[in-house]
Amino acid sequence: MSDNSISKPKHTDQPHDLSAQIADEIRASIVRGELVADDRLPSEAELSESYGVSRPTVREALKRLAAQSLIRTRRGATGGAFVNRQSFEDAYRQMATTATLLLSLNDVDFATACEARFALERGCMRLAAKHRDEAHLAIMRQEIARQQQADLSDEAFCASDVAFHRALVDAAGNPVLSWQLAAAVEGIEPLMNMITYKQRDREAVVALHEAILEALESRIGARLEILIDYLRDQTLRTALAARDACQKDHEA
Amino acid sequence: MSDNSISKPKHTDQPHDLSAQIADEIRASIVRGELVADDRLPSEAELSESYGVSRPTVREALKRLAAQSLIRTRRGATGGAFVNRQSFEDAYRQMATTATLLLSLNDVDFATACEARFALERGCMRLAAKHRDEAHLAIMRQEIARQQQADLSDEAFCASDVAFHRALVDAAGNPVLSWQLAAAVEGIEPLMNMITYKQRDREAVVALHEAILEALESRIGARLEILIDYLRDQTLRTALAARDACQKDHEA
DNA sequence: CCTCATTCATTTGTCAGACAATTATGAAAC
DNA sequence: GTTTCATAATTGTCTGACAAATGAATGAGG
Repeated sequence: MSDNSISKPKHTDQPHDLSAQIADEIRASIVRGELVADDRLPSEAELSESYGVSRPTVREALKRLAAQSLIRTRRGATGGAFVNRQSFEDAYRQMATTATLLLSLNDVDFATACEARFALERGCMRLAAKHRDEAHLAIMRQEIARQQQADLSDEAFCASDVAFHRALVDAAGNPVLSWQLAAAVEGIEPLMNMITYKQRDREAVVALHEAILEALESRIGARLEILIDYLRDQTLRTALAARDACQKDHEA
Repeated sequence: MSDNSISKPKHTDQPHDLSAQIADEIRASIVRGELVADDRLPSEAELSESYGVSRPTVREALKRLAAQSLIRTRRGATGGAFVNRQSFEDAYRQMATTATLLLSLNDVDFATACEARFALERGCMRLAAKHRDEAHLAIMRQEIARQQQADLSDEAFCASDVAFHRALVDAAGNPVLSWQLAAAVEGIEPLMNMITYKQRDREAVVALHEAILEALESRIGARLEILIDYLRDQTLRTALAARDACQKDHEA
């Protein structure tokens, strides 16, 4: 990673493909609010005529938009392309795949991803303490119980860990936060799955989870922040140990 | 917003279009690592033959992948479709548009978006205090100076505000954080732009920016967190006031 | 008048074939 | 050796066509 900062989005107005141009125009219409959810776009034939291009070109443009789940299409008499209501599920899925690709295809190491994930989670703790609900506490209790089962596989342990933290973030009562955090956590799950937890590590994690649950119950945001820091350190230590063990395997 | 939590991603394996199926298969190959960055895909003719579909269908599939910036295409003898290195810029752009759409097309109010944005930013402050660099401080100083110009338009003030906060987050030295935060901040920029800042509000914001700069310079993470909270409250107050004024306009 | 099956028009999904535009490569001319 | 030009490969675009799906109009029968 040569540069940590995000460079300004490139503004190369290079003449894209026609299909890309058309997709951009329609996308802009949606963003500007000229086309709202469930609006029907003109038919492909009409679009091809109004843009002065062929139908395949229009179709490529529409497929681009469909790939971003901006529109959906339906066949038939009353069919056509309709503007999608941008659902959190879609956005979440998109972000998760993007995050996964970013972390797997790039030279982002586990420590960096982990640091980011816990930093973001830390930011939610005050809100979680404020808005937490009995439902969230129940989920977290349940997941802790699961994590205490000795015969749990590493994948199942990780999955339960994800569920626990999702509930923790959901407790903040802010869908935007849930969305971003869920995607971030999901994104590094493949990396987390590669960790083999020793029994002692699991016990440490569960103990922290219990402390987090208690602090959340008592609505002590400051303590939650500290506990998240502990958990981050614990996770990093475990990951480093796992990596060292893996390297030793390679040497042997 | 009926439900704050993100429901599990739907797993409907309904028989999509052919182009969607093909796109999914190629995408899976990329995610699995069978195709790595800068690998060249078979030509459209070869793909259409191997999948047993026509070239337009293959092209629609490729356009879908291009829309997610998973591939790029080049014409000519050595042209073709190449797997993109998933860059932070692309991911950032994608997230920004997704965030914008989510906030504009859905019933996420400004307060929720704002709360999320500042909560995430708050999570970065400890790291920023630790890793901050003279370069970041310089950018922030420069933006503060710009924000003090009385004849600045509201848009320009907002843009400078975004640049300031981007530098602040970049100071954490974690590209994943920069990526997520930049997208979040960018996503609510359209909403921020609708705010008309009174002179007094601007002065309050700039004063907080100065305090943030000072705390960052002194590497006092705890103080940064408090200041971010202040800034959040200030922003919310301004936004509410602006909304009330707007409503009063409507009534008149 | 109501109900149900049928037909029909509309629209997307897919295909085949063609030509234009672009780009590297290699051969030919100088 | 250098330049120029033809060539092949590949994506970009167009035309026209047919298949499949789907709601709406239509008409028969009750």
